[in-house]
Amino acid sequence: MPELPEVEVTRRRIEGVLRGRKIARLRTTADSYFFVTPAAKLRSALAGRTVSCLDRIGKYLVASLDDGARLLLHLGMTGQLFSETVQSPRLLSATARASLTPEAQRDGFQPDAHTHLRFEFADGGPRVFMRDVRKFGKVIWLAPGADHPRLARLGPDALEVSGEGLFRAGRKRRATIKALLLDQSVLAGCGNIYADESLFLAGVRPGRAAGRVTRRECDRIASALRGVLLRSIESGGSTISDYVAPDGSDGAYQDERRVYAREGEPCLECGTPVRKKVVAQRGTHYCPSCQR
DNA sequence: AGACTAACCTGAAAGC
DNA sequence: TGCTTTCAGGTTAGTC
Repeated sequence: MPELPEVEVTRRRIEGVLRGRKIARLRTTADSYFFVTPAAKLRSALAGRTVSCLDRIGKYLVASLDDGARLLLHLGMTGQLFSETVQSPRLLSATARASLTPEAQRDGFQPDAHTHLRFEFADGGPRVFMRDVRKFGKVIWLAPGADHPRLARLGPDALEVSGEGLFRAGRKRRATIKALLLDQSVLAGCGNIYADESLFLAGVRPGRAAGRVTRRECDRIASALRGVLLRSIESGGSTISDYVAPDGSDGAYQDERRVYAREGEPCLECGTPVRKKVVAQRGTHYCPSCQR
């Protein structure tokens, strides 16, 4: 599931393909939950525009256009943004991959029915695609100067998280520390995997009431979170943006997971079996011995 | 206001 | 074998 590191790695890969290029035409699938801005509006608004830069705000990618408008892309759970020059057959499910010719399996991706955006450029060069099987992702066009509540709500970037900020946000909360980390208005970019991983590294149980987590523990959580996010961005440079399996079992960061999707396996610190339970309406993994 | 739930969507995996 | 159920989770709207 794309969280901050996956979105950031995607941004770094795609920015160079988008910047300075004039969009000749955008092809889309039919209107759906995915299109916050209706597909027809999107097609007309983007035709002829040039992308000036691609930024990241929390888990949103923000493309700035030469007319001052912006395009927000959210990858949701299964969203993928890629270009013809960044290909990988691993983008496909095992079933879909098996249906490809050996050549296609080796050489890369073929757009399919789940490819909701296809950017074609005036230079005739590599196209850019956005694919999202489950359509939890979002595409939003913002008129010049326009804001959007989705952006306005976001808290500080998770890479900038401070123990003090976490502690303050948690003071008046009865909900869990895990819920606090997942709250995008508290910090933008943290998702389920990195919430679990950082709480493990900080030695704090996900189910603890946020209001009862000490300042010292908040410092540890903030430090651990920054660490895992940065480390994941580094390791994600190779493969993680190509594909992240729904269970998080694939992608470069898998080798560094301490607790996520390791239920029943021994804790790497103490050997106690990793436990899984639902916290904050999410599958949550922790070591009952190392985390207090 | 904070906290919880349902809904959105599809495919893989588990259950029968 | 094949059909059915469960599960995965980012975000928001609605409700208490």
